[in-house]
Amino acid sequence: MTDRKTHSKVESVPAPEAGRRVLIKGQQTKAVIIEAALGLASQIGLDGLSIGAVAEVTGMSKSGVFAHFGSREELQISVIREYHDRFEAEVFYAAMQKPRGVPRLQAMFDNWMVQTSAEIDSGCIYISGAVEFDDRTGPVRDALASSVATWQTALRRAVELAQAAGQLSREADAHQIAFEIHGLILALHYEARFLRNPGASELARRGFLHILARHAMEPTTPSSVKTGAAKSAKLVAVPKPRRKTTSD
Amino acid sequence: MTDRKTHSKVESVPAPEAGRRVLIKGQQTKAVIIEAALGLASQIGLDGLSIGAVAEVTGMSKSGVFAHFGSREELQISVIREYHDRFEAEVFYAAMQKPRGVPRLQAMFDNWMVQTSAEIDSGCIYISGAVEFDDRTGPVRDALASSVATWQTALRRAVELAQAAGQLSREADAHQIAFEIHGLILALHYEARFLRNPGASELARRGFLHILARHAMEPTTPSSVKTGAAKSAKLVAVPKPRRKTTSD
DNA sequence: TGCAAAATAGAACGATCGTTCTTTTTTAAT
DNA sequence: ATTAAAAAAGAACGATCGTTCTATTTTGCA
Repeated sequence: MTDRKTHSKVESVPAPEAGRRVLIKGQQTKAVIIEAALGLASQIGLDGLSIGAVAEVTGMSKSGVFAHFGSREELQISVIREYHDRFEAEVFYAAMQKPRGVPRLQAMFDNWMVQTSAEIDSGCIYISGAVEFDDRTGPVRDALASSVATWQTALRRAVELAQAAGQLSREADAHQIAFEIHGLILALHYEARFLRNPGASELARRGFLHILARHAMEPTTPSSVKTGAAKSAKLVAVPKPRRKTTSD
Repeated sequence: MTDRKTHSKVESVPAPEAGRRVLIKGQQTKAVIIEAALGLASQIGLDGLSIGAVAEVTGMSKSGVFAHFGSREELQISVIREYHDRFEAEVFYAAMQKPRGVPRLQAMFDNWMVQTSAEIDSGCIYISGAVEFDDRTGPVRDALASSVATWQTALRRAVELAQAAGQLSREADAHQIAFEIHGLILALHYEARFLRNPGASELARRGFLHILARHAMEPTTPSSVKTGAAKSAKLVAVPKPRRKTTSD
């Protein structure tokens, strides 16, 4: 979640003191276009995103929209970058304010749920895009895959930090845990958005608690790391929550 | 997995003895078309399925293909029905030959993994279609959703049978277990097909074992149903088998 | 205020799409 | 073999797409 140098914001405001002041209007409307395009892509998918539709939403002409990007692919990539930045801010950075370990991991999952599909409108382009660009090659797919990979790495790292803190057992592979968490999000997206099952959020939440419970350990006090290997949870609320003991 | 009366095969062969023998050629090429269309839809999605592409693959003319269905929507629905039938045969019926309980549930999961995305080419239209028809209405979406719902019911029922047999704890909701299994399949599809991660199958397999282990009980011998509530598994292989003290 | 550059609009292109209509070929029962 | 029906082909339609090219408007600094 940190390799953002490729498309940093240098482009947007080229430093007012840097000699020739560049026109700024273009960047403004470009941001408006991307905003509208992201909204459209969240509904109909990156693949269904058409320049004509973006033009209609923004009240511009097709060629006016087009001129800002030079190709539809570039528009799609800009949308992916915008989604990446928002996802990073609202899911990753927001969770980074929690203390590392299970609380941060829990925050990541909660934020992810909200961002992804718990809300009625606007799906997740990491999910729809994955299906749409399954068997294609090219820069759009690459941008999507690299963005997803960045987030997956961050999530896996959060798991590892929870292990390092002694809050999750070291026996399980962080890849495995991250995979299962990802599955819960995907199932949530599927059930909530396609099947319109309003109970999906609760199912996902419980699934997450199951994962935590399976690997739960005593909170660290670094001496006890070796000892209590598999005493099962006290740190973590257990599913079917008769009595809650919220996770740390 | 049993409400197949709507589109039964009565149409294909109208019983040779039923008076006027109807021409049969049309049904043959229709089957060829659907076969080709299913192959295409598995790659590029139901939404991307075009009559022109089907015509090219089958060596027919666009209008020749079109005449068999009357609309693209009807072609899409025919593809969904074909996929439903194959899925039913290769995932559901194949597993029904195993004894009910965990063995059958395990067989369902294994078959599902193979059918869905473990193989390189051809994705699962239950997954891609869900994304494509997220926020649409109409007969295609309905056909897709009802087909998926049928399978989900069958899966949930398999879980319930395993509970009734005393092989899985009755404490967990079958919906919850089915949801988590579905998540594993979705994560497998995502990782294997989009991210091209060859280790995804193993991750999904282990995730399934984790679910089984969490609810595992002694195999039934119907008298012991009441007694051994949480003695952990012997029926089920446990992942990372150092010493696991399966949760619960 | 003037003026070059940037931003936007407008029209048109080739391509592809689903669909309709007409014509030709093939089928299968008499 | 005849023949009517079914199957398939062929051409054309309107619509939409991404893109290109050319005008027009707007911007921001001199």
